[in-house]
Amino acid sequence: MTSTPGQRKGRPTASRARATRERILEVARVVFAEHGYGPTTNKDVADRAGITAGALYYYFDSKLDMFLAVFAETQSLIDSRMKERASTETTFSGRVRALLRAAQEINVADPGVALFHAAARMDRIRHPEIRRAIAHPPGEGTAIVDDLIALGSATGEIEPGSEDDVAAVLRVILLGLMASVADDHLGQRTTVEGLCRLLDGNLLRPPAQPGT
Amino acid sequence: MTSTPGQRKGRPTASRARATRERILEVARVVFAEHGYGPTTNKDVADRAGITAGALYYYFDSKLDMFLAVFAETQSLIDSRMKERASTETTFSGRVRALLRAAQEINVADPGVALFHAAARMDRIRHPEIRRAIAHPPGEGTAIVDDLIALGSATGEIEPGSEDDVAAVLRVILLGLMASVADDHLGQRTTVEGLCRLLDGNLLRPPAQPGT
Amino acid sequence: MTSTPGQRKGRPTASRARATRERILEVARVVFAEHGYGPTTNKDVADRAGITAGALYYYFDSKLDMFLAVFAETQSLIDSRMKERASTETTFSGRVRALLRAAQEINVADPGVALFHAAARMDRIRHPEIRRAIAHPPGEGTAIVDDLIALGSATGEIEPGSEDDVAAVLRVILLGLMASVADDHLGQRTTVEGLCRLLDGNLLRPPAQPGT
Amino acid sequence: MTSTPGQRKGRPTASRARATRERILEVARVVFAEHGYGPTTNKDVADRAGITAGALYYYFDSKLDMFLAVFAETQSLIDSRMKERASTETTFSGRVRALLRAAQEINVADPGVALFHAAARMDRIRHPEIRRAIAHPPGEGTAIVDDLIALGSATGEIEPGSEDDVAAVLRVILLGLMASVADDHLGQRTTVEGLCRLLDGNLLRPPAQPGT
DNA sequence: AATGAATGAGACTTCATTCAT
DNA sequence: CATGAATGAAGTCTCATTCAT
Repeated sequence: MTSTPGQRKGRPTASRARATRERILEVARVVFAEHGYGPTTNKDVADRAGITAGALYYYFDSKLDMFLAVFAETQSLIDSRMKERASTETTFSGRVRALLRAAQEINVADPGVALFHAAARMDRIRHPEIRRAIAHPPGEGTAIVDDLIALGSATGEIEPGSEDDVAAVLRVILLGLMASVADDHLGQRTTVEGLCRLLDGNLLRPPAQPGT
Repeated sequence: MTSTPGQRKGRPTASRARATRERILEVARVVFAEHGYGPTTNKDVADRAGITAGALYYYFDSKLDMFLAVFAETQSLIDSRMKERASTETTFSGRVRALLRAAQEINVADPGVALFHAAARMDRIRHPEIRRAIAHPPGEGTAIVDDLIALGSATGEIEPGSEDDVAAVLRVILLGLMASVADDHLGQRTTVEGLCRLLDGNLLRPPAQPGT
Repeated sequence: MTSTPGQRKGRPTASRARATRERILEVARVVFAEHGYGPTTNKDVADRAGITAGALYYYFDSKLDMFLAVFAETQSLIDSRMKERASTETTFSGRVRALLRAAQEINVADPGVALFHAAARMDRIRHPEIRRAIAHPPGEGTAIVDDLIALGSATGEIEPGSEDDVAAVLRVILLGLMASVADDHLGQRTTVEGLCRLLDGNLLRPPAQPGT
Repeated sequence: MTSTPGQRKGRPTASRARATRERILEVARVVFAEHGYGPTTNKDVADRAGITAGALYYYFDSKLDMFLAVFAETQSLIDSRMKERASTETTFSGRVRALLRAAQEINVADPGVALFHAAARMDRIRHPEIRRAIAHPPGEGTAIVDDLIALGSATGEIEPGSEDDVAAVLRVILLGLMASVADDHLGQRTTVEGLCRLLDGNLLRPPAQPGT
């Protein structure tokens, strides 16, 4: 079992379930992202996963349970990718840029992830059951932004006293960036490029001083 | 009622109706904003309006119809307020600032409007029926942003060739700003202030040049 | 009812609902009695009441709620009829007889009531939801039997010290009598007659004394 | 396995199966008794038997089949115990007493059996499938009571002409006794004692004759 | 001898919608 | 102008049953 080459590798035989569960999570992410928690029906998900609606209950206790599983998976996926990108940068401006690019990458490479993220934000507001189950919105860019601020203060890129302003600005930009996936998956390159230039202070010029 | 003579008796027919219709639109905005199109029930709206669910059909042909009425009203309200604020400014940077402040004002003064706006964006994606009915997403900041770009080009504040970058950046920022209302109605002042400073290029400092 | 002849009596016009609700309770009693709480479906009840399953929810919040309404009505009907019969008798033996006859009367005249009573006893055991909702099994012959014992002690028909025995015996007999309706509605006359004779001590004769 | 020589190796095939089957019947009796036929799920039974729901189908063709097996076993168990107790008594009154005590014994020693018996009576009424399969309610005290009447007539303890009354009374009492197990397993001793005294005619006294 | 995965029918319940009044 | 009663479709969830392994 360990050596025989050309053999099915280590996975427990007969574990067809694992594959199915993963397939469900995958399609559920897309469907929840598209229609939101409420309007999505179990049948929507089941159909796309190639099973019956009842079979979902073999894997999850309820629709809510399924949603939460997708949520957790998606969140950790985003978090880890963001952290990965951020970790290689040592300046504030470099790290901001890295995060923006990571967000863009996710939007482009895995629109399902980005869309679900945006949709889930709304659903958390709309459905008390979800809010209750998630409690502390883990991540949501909060921790990430906090780290960023700390770094910027250390490198001097953020003036003392401006921390809150910078944090608020970063949050809005990240939010807008991730929400923008819902509109169009185009022009994202341009967007991030423009944001980088803006942050560097060379996107715009001062208005012509009248009288000079 | 106050005895003013010469007042027409029998009061304007359809007057009560108009009032009721407006009350419905008002509460519908709030309820749709909170729960979204799908999860909102006619009864939710009717209860808060002090009528029965059946009575809604005297004013609207369907739930969708009611939603669209709210949408149109809300959209025109936002548009007109934005235009009003923008019209007094003649420089690009002044007008951007005015728009950001207008967005913030709406968020604070009329959270129902802002929330509905954000919610409707999602619902348009989620419900084909809504998308179909709205067709041309009227405005959505598109026309506004286009005007802005034209102005910036004219004043020289936008370098030739950067128009697309600037437009993309502005859209993301506006989007993020309006979406942020869903999270917290706090810190909005700070956010807009920070954004203005960022646009002026004096929110951040360059990283300390190692070796200088 | 008292004067204006030929006129629709006092009932509030347009109260078609009251009639429907009563029809539902009536048929629900029969269906619950026949199939029990669990196996009875809302459609069973609705069909027999001439409405759709969904319409039940206009009258009751849930299946359980409907069951409880039937239960309360049935219980109070039984209680009041029993009390009525018992109230005219002043001796223990007379009152026992009256109760037995009342039980028989119910069994014969309104088998639905008797059957439901028996069925509900089981359902209370089987379904925690029901048990929870009923808490104090109101009546169940308990109060009635207690009153009876008190009377018998007062008249001297029950020997001091035998109260518990008599109470237990009466409970078993009442229970058996009401449960017997499930088997056959026949021979009930005979049953009650026999029970009366037994209580009087002249149903059976002592065994022939061997050696006398 | 213990090396006892001469023991047949390879142990009797189907031995494990027999044990499992018996375990299933045992737990099924309890579960059916508690919840009734309809509400009991195969999983309820399987879980308590330590197997999966699917495995039940190795032993029984269907849920109904399993129920019937439990029914038959339980019925024969009750019948044989009753007959055993009755066979040692030669007078009517002695045999009645023996039967009552046997019923009480079952209630106390094996509440599962008694409860199932009572539950099955209801289920037979409720589920046509069960009624159809059992057809002739074998026993149910009918044969037993008939024998008893014959004996009483022979010993003279039952007056000619009273046979039907006595039979009806006995059936109600036995029914009440077995049904009472559902309520409380307490006070059963008292109940049987009281019934014996009642049958002997010395539980109650005549009402004080007014005027004597 | 038993499991694990899946099905399909049917349950309870909700809700947009209709219509007589 | 509005209610009150009802419908019917659809949604979530449960469960007996099957079958490859």
